[in-house]
Amino acid sequence: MAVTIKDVARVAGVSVATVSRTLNGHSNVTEHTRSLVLGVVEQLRFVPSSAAQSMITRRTHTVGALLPDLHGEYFSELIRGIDLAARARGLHLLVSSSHGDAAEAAAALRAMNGRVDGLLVMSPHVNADFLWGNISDDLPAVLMNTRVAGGKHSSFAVDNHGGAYAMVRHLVERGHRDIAFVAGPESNFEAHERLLGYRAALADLLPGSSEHVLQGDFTQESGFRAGSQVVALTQRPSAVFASNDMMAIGCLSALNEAGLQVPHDISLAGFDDVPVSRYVNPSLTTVRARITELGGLALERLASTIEEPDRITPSHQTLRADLIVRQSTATPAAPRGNSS
Amino acid sequence: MAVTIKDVARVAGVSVATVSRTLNGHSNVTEHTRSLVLGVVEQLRFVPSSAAQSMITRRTHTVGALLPDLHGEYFSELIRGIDLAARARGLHLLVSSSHGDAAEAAAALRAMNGRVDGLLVMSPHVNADFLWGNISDDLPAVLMNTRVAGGKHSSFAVDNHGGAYAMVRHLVERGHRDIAFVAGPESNFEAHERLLGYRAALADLLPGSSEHVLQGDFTQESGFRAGSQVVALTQRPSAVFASNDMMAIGCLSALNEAGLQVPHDISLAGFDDVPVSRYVNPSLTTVRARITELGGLALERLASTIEEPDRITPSHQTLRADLIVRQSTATPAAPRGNSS
DNA sequence: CTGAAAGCGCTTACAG
DNA sequence: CTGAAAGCGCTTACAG
Repeated sequence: MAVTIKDVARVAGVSVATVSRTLNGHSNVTEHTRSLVLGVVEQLRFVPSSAAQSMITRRTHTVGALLPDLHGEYFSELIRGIDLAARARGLHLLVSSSHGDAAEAAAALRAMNGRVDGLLVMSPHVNADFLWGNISDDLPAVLMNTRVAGGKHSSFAVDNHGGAYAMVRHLVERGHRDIAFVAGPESNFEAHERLLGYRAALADLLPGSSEHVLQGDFTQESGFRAGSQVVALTQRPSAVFASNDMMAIGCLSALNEAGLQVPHDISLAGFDDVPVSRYVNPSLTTVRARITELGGLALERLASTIEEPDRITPSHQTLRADLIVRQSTATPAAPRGNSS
Repeated sequence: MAVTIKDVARVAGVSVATVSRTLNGHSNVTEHTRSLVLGVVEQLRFVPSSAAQSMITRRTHTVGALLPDLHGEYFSELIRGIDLAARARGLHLLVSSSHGDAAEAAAALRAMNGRVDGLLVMSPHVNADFLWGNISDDLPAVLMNTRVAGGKHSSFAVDNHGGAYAMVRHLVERGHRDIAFVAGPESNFEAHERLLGYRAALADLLPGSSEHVLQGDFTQESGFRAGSQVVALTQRPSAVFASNDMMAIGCLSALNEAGLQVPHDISLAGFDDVPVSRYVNPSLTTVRARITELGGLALERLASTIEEPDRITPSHQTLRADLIVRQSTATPAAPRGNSS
């Protein structure tokens, strides 16, 4: 059986209150008593029951992270950012992911209730209103890249619209006039914002042009398929803007297989700036989504909210999304309208 | 204030025992009482305190995963495998990572004590003996890719030695006689096994040849540096075997920048088969480390051990590591000993 | 089938 | 500075 505070008290010949005070660093304990107790704690290898502690203090020192998915470097970078910040704050991290639909996400959310002091929620489902009904009112929460309905919770987002706009401007400045866009999942808020950024830039910078959207779902496979479609076109665009890096990498693979040289034959761009994008060949022009930073900031904010629920008023911050120009985009070599 | 079981009992006009029985699905509750209680639970939005529950049942329905790092797709795939299996079993997942040294890992381990019903530990530090002193004796644990000292805990590992051996054989069969190896961190058990596999294959298949080891640390950057070193050699090897995919991808980038065509000018191979390795250009010949499967199997095993601590005897399973031949390896074009 | 009561392992006023 | 005792929110024998 596990050793409890009573065992320590008995062996040390003091009361459980004194053991508790010693362990919690209360000042009113004699140095003598202190070292006596600590010795017994050591000897008995006593570890306080965190369940008992959190029951009474109403603190679990744990935060939950509700994520939509776990595929790819995007999420490992996000978790890494959260984990780093959590460790610095002495918080544990409970992750929950891979929720097929809203009902599953809601269930996961409720299951977190009571196990965590606060919640980090990334739910890019366009319609994430179900969240509100499933987060208990007094549980601190911070939203990431989630469509916010105003709301009492702080939120962080990446400037998806601005980033996509900047990428299109970059391509137009390079001389591209026919820019295809590989969209993310239709029900995904971030994907939608990026699409809108593309459209807005097209309208502003290439008035009269028509959009060219290929449907993807943020996976490499869907990027590969989009690339195959591009290859098959008679009126091939001079540039492809995939709305995340994984799709760009899948697309690159399809273009290469078809014998197209990027960026000589066709330019290619992504979004997110996952670490690997710097190392593909050619290195990928993309938009930096500051993933790790996003996770870290959200955690910091959550920690502050947990510590001072009343002092903190909800804030809504949008992180800049910078253009990162690498080798995969260039001036188009051939006049547009080339057929294969 | 949060609503407790007492509130439910009071409103429903029954005892807390009855509420508890209803909620825990005990059969000895009238259908009438049951629906009455459930109605009040619904109405009051009662969620039982998991702290109180786990204090009394000694079950947290949470498992902890202690990981060495979180960089790259390797870890997102691993977490994904664990998360999927955990969800299927109704278990929560507490992750802890980024431990600089043994002391930090030990502290993390102790902090998990009491918060989890069991532990998944991946600690490829060659010297992971500190683990034993910090896992409480009666806490179920399963080790992944950790040097096992026999041990009372079940373990899963990937056949790093065999996989590396198979890769060298593949390269030798393709006609390579000078195969450089990019090693992982020296203190990493897996990295060490892969190195030994390379050496063993060299000794068996290219007797008399000398090894050619470049030091890396499993990061893309270190792979890039190794690639740069290879480029600078006058006696360039005809093939480079990077001991993980991230280093291979970094290496590929360096080779490309130097104007070398893979596999025409030099063959390149990796290890792990992270998803992106299929999509780089050329696609990467590698060894499949079954990462997601590893995580899932380990979780399953842990869950079984938690449920039936006595029925389960420790098992030690090694997963096959299959060679995956893609485009990055080919027959050397030029005779060996070419200088640039 | 249901309730009163003990107890899980802690923390924290309240006394002294 | 230290201890006795109440109480956190549950579950589970034990009675009835």
